[in-house]
Amino acid sequence: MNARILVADDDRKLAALVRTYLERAGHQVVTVHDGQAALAECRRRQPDLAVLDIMMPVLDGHDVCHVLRAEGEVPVIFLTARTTEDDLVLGLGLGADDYVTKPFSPRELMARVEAVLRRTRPDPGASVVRAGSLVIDEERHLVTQAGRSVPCTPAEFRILRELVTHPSRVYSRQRLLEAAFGFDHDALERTVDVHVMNLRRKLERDPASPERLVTVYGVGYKYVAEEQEG
Amino acid sequence: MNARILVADDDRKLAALVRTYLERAGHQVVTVHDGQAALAECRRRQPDLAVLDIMMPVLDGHDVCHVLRAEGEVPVIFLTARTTEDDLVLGLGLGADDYVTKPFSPRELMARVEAVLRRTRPDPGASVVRAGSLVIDEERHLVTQAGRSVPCTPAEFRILRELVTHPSRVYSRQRLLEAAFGFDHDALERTVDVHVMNLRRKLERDPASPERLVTVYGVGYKYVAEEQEG
DNA sequence: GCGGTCGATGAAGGGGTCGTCAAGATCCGA
DNA sequence: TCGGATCTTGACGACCCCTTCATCGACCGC
Repeated sequence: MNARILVADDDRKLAALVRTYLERAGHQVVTVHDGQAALAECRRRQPDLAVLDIMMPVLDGHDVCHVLRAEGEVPVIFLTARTTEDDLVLGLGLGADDYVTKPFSPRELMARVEAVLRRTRPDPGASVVRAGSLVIDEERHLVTQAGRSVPCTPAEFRILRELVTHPSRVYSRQRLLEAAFGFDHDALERTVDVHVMNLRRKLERDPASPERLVTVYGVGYKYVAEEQEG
Repeated sequence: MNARILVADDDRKLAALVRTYLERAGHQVVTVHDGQAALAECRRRQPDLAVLDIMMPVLDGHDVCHVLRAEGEVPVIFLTARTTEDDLVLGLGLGADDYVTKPFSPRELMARVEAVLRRTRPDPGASVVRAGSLVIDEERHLVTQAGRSVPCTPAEFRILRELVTHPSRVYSRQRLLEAAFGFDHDALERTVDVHVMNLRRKLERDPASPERLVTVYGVGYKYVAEEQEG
């Protein structure tokens, strides 16, 4: 949250648009329009994330990313108009943390930005979510309850993280699917039921009458922390 | 939740379908069938979201979005039959918040609508409705009265939310059905009676002589808050 | 007061939602 | 490539809720 982000794209209109969305999400944004300026800005301000167009004048996104990787730890998301697999692999080979192909929806870009920020957060303590005796360590992908380690599959972890991050908030199955697997993922809502059931077996004292992972009939699920039984 | 949404599509059948789904989700929908009407409607009512077809007579979706962006803050989702890159980039360049390509699944459209509404909601706490000691928390899907939690079924929750949102306003049974469940929902008006009765049992001190959920003979029901006994 | 209309209430049915299990599909590492 | 873990789906039953119906009482105009 509230990260410093560099946006580099020679399409000034697009850069301004991306800036708008990122700022709306509470981030501080600097925009530049060529690779050289991007590199200079990164060296000066060390942003939390750089969103780089691949095709830019002076220095292209690949080059910038290459130098950044050699010099430090700035996470990178590529914007690319190309869709061939070669380009994508090349982008990731240079150490980009993610890429978004144009045309993209603001929603998709924002989701990937937040995901990368979560993954690369400098302060390890910031990536730990607590709710009562339940602790979720995003970085280590670890769940512990009352000191006891709880093994979770990737899908279970994502669903649980979303629920625990906002205790008592009711999530529809659709929204849980989105939060856990992204927007383009199409699975039946029934899948969520199964994951929740498996989580209950690992977390609940009596899985048959859940106290933490609670069903809200006709709406969805919520996580209830020990303190606030709401 | 419960947002005012404008749907503009010259395909009246499709517009009606979209309207149905949005209303079922609890939103208030206005449909128009050309760009000029869409623009006029936005200026008059300032909806929380505009769902615009790109290809429309008089004024197309691009034009409408362009003007809206220049004038204010109405979020826009495009419906587009086109899939070429140019059109999509153009859509984003004009500041659409998202786009959905036809043919689309209702589920996909709804997911994107909810996501945009979440992102653009001005006040995060706006999901709480108060009337006297009664509090309806949309996000937690929770009703509390004088601090005491009141368990509600989905139908009861929707009806109560509608009534409490507009204290002292009298709703006909038909209007309540529409507001709570959407236009396509066909249930006899007597159904409302039963829901109101069940609500009274949970909310009223003496359900036989209601003080909050009041019957207006020959018209319908209204919610009366403590302060304004009207 | 009287009749007709409207609303309150209880009970029954049918439909929808959820929990659970197991089998098939898919992913991933060895 | 193979094998195991994981994800997804479909089926089934249990349970809750919505809706409807029938009946009785309340209200209103006359």
